[in-house]
Amino acid sequence: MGASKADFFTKEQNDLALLFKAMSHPARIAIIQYLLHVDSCICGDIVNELPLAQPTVSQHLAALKNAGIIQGNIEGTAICYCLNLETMQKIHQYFGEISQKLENKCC
Amino acid sequence: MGASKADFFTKEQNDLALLFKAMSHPARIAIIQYLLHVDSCICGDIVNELPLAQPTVSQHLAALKNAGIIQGNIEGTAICYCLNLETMQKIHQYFGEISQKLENKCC
DNA sequence: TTTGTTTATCGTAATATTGCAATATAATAA
DNA sequence: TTATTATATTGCAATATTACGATAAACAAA
Repeated sequence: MGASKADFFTKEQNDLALLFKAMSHPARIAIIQYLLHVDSCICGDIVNELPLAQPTVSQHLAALKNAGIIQGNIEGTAICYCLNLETMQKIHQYFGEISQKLENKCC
Repeated sequence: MGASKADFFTKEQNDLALLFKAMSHPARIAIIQYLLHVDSCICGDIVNELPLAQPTVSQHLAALKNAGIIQGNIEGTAICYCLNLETMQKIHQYFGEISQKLENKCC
């Protein structure tokens, strides 16, 4: 975040910022879209889908997992990642409320 | 973005990432919430609401404007910023589609 | 145990973001 | 014109992110 002032903002503001930050990189959007596209939970072959090295993908997955956007279930040697429905619904609801409030305004 | 690989991703993926990046800082969330809270479009007294210097707020406003999250209308000497309903609705719809697709899945 | 497979972590270079003082710009008011 | 007010831009230091090679950790199979 650069020279940070996170302490001056509310927990809600910081939490929301962290959630969006997790989605603020095209590779992480690509991971979200891939997990949405494949039929079942798919393991680490996400690496093969992206033009990035394995450690980099691992970092992006950790960022998404940290933010609660994806979940990782251990399946033998592999780890099965999938999207977290609750988080997606939470974001959907948040912007629904914003849209509703905005409709009664001047702009 | 650090050492960047944006060229390897689709335009949609990059656009979405930029949109979320604009909301990935607590100060910018605070600006969104403030604009939502006040009754009418409010001008640059956003500066007085935030624990940040005027140039910093100006930069955050530019980032939000650039991403299409807010609009700025010139009103005399001041500029009147307000949220962009269309963009909020677009994000709402995007996560609605994701949630719907996810409900028919395993996780 | 050794080997192979899968994922995570460490270290580090390249790059991007953040915040602000100083300054510039633009428009209005006196 | 000369203030005054509101906002933007510049330049730069501090900090954060990104990417990846090397390596570690965890576990199954041989």
